[in-house]
Amino acid sequence: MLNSKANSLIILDFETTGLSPDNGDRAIEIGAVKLENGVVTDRFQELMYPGKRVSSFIEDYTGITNAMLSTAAPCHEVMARFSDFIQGQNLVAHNASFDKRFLDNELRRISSSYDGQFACSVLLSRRINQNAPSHSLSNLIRYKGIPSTGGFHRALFDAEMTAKVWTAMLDDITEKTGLEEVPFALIQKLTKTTKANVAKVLANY
DNA sequence: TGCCAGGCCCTCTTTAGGGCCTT
Repeated sequence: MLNSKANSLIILDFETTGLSPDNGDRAIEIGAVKLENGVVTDRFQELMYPGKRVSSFIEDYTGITNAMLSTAAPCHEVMARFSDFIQGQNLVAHNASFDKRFLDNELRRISSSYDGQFACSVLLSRRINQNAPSHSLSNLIRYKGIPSTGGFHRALFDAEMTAKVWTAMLDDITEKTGLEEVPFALIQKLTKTTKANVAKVLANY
């Protein structure tokens, strides 16, 4: 039975060899935090060996080098552990369509799946933070005045930062609706409506 | 050899194009 609350779920982030699993790109790192009633209660972070060398662009972008990956467990081992970690939980990622493609691809390779639904923090931010100049993760952290020390583009760090942006948006929704608990279904509804309709959705929920 | 993502969202739109967001 999935938890129906938007503050009790898994927030995840992949680092990968590139942008498209359809073009042969693979995951090289997974990071995730488990949120329970708005509090991080568990974490998951592992590098994984994708079976090929990563480009110098990816080494520079993520700080994850071929030397680091050469001693990492293969994708199928790490993803089997991660599959266990996410069972029975709804999922959030920043630009979820990207992470969902890689999650689906890696789990399909090990004949595994998951039972949660995905929500996207970029889509929610476009509705909730309509005045934000940008909805990239680093810009939202700055826009919300959230302290951050450390480097973006590592999986666990980005998952932790996404969790902070996520809970800040839930706080905004709580303030606007008076709801004590924001339902996951309301998030899904918000991300599917137009920006102009957000106030009406919040008022009528 | 040459090519190379995909979904969302806005607008000078819908018989389309381009920017954003993720690595």
